[in-house]
Amino acid sequence: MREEPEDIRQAVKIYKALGEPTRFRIARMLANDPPLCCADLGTRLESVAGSTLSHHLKQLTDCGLLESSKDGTFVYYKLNRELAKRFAPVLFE
Amino acid sequence: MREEPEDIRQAVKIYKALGEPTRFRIARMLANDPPLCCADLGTRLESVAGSTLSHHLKQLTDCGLLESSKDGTFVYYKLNRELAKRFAPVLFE
DNA sequence: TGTTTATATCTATTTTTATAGATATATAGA
DNA sequence: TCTATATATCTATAAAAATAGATATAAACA
Repeated sequence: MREEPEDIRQAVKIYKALGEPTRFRIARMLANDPPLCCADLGTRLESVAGSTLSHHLKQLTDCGLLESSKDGTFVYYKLNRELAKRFAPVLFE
Repeated sequence: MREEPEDIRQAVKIYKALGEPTRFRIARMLANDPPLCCADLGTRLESVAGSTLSHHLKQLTDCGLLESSKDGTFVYYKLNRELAKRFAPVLFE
């Protein structure tokens, strides 16, 4: 594939992140709920291994959709609402 | 993967379609330009085989983002602007 | 310090998706 | 009808992504 302009690369990365059921559900949860940690999400999603969850969270964070903050051993994730509104307002419906 | 509600399935399908560079570029072209046929798109995208292009167009159509109409041997594709606005307004920026 | 808990990374494997050549269909026009 | 053109489907292969077990890191707390 040819070299893409930066704006296309970011958009594709965001949409690729949202184009998977578990990740979409995570993003939608965080659009409505307060920040959640990995364990909270694990409980709500059920039957997803921790390593898999971590992998999904990384992708959502790498594209900028999620932001994380540490609190002791916990890492809390929240949605970047500006970005989400611009790229995927349907998350708030 | 567990059974998903219909609204999530559609959203994921749309975002999966947009989460690939060639397909995103097609969608963005059709947000700005008048309806284009497969051959037009092939010219603009260059170095994408016809069969590959057809495969991408099918995915974009299956998720509802594109609509097609036949004119002789040509098939013209246009963007479903309502859906695009709701799911990916960034296509119009 | 040793132990438990939370999360991330490493590694291997399975599954999905992208790609394009070959072939099929369908229409236009000579 | 024969030929050329446009697009789609079939098939196989290559590439990318999802999955989770094992292992590592890092903080809390006894």
